[in-house]
Amino acid sequence: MLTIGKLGTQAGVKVPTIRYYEQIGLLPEAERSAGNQRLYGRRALERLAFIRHARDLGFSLGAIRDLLSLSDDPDQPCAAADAIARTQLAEIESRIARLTALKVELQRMLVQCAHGTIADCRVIEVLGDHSLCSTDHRHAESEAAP
Amino acid sequence: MLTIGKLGTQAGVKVPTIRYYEQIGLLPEAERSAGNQRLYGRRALERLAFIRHARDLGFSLGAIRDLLSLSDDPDQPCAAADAIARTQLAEIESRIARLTALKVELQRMLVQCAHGTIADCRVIEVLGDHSLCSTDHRHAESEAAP
DNA sequence: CTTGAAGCTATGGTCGCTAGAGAGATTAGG
DNA sequence: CCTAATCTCTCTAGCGACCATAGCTTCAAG
Repeated sequence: MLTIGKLGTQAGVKVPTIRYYEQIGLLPEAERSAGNQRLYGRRALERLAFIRHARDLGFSLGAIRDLLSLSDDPDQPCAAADAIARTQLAEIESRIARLTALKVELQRMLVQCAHGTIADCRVIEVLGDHSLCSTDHRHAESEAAP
Repeated sequence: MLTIGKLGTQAGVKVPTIRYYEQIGLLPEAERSAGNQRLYGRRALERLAFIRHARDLGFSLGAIRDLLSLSDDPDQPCAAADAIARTQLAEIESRIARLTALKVELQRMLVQCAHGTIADCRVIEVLGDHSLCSTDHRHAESEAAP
């Protein structure tokens, strides 16, 4: 049996995150030791690894919840899991496209920077006046910093 | 003079967002009409457009705060603004790289999905066992869904 | 002068955690 | 066996960057 710390280490998930997952119902309530500490077995480790991996792949916790409920019920058709992954793929592709547009814009700003004073800094100027952008694209809808 | 609604429309920013920006000190406190409504002039519009544009380009509000304080001081050298933009560019490039890795992984998962039942669905299986991933890369650090 | 849209403040919710306080449990070394 | 160090426990609060709602007041058009 693993304590929460060992579990976290093995799955690559921080301890408070595990407790958070339990709190929101992604992980079942753990067994407890005599001294009230959580104890986990192989099943919990696998489930947590699943969650961790899916998070790494960009799935939301909501999508992961869906995937887990599918895998808890393994005789259902696979189409649902496939659809979730497909949606996720489309989302990632669109994010890549938006980020690439932003990258081009930023590069253009930087190339034009003459390293003088703020007064004639292209970075500030371009940010202040959208019409100075290279293309007439509207920038992405809120591809905000993380 | 513009009311907050007109300002929001012209700058492409929602009304509660403008009030939020004022609250966190990104916009100065607005003048008020006799009936206590906010009134804005050209300066405020320009400042808000600057913020909006920088947000579109993925700058955090913290970075925008720095850029704004630079632009309030136009005789300084431009290097600081350049550095902020350069950091932003690096961040975006790293996110693109991570997302591209995730995309490849998801595509691989989908190709392998046998469209049978969950029992032999690769989507679930791959998510449950990282070692089944095509390459041995660790996935990105938390490139979470939006 | 009335009505409906737009404004006001204040509070609370979202997502996916992360941090901290203060107390109790467990383990390793002496 | 005792102590010290390291977990672990619960609970609350906070992050960024907003959005939504409630219950008001103000304003502009007809």
